[in-house]
Amino acid sequence: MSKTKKQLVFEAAAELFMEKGYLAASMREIAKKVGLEQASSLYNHLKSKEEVLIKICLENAERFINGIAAVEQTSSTPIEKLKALIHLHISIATEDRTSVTVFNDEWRHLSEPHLNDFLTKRKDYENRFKKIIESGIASGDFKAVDPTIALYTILTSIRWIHYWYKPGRSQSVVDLERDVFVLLVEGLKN
Amino acid sequence: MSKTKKQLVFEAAAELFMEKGYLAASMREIAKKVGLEQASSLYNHLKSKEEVLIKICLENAERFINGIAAVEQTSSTPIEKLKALIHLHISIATEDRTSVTVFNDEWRHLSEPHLNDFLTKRKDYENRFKKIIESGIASGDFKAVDPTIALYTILTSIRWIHYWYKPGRSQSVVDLERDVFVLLVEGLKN
DNA sequence: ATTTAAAAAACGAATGTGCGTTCGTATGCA
DNA sequence: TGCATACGAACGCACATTCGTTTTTTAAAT
Repeated sequence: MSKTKKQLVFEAAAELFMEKGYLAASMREIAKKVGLEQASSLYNHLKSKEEVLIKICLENAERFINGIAAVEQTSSTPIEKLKALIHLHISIATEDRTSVTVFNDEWRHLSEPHLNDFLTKRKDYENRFKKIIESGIASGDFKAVDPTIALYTILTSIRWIHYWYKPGRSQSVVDLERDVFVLLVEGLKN
Repeated sequence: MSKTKKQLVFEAAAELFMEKGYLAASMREIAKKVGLEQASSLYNHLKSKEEVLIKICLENAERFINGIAAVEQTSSTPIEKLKALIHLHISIATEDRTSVTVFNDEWRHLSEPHLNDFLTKRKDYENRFKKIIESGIASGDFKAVDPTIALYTILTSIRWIHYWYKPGRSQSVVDLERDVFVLLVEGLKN
């Protein structure tokens, strides 16, 4: 089953959003990228430019929330849970680079009520991530650092991967993950 | 010595660039922010919108390069040098929030030749930072991780601070720095 | 297979808007 | 008087989007 034109259009838009930023990417450029002469032709496949941004941001938010829900339901140690979350971030960042870039950097151009939706979901994710760190501190597995500082340091430190990673190198992802575990988990361990 | 109107204009522009992004911040909004009715009045104080972006990006690049040059000239251990660099990033991020945000996120809207200037300087900084990590690995002070992975993980992990930090809390910066040292340096130590 | 009707997709012109910037003029301070 | 600053109108441009029309594709009927 090959991709529909609609899928192609959405993917081209995501790529251009990643390369130039949401505002700098014009409908005319997106059209050219999928072989259309006129930007107006795009409107047979999408409702608006923002529709694409909304889809990317909300789909990725769901992905992260589903991921952390799965982690929460295991009976692993806090260390294992943290590793699973880092793995989640690295997986998503390497499997769907363009979407993650847009999700990370362009959400601020969402209009209401989508912006509020997005920020609520992200806050929820952060809170649940922080709870896992706090449980590790409480159990003595982790050092007694400020959980918020640990949370954002870890979350942010993974945000360079989608920028650095080039597709088609599955082995290097394993090496990458091993080193990131060393850097981020060993530092936190007691 | 109070601030000149030009300084006020540049600062207001930087703040708006931080809040909304460079492209979304309009000259008309900047004018309003400094009490001018007309955007055209701004042009008595600046040459163009991009002039402000160029100034912010290049000044900050210089700041980081001067900072790492000072660290290189000491005879400290790699561990001490790494701590000094993290301190440098945290200092700049807390002392000049708006500039660092723009420097981090908006440089891509520079036009040539400024974009090339900027990227060259940044690459130089990264290479020198990486050398320090490599020397720590060679001396056995650091674990034998991939230096590039360590570099970007550390560099990126500090990029949430300007977003989180609110001015007027000098004590918390000390605590912040202590916890960031634990997370990033301890993980790398052998 | 060929024809035919409907649906989907592409076109091209046009609309309205907001943008950065220029210019001539007016104001106010030294 | 002269200089820096502010004003307000105007310019040209690129943008997202709309609309009516034409072309292409699809699927059913002959």
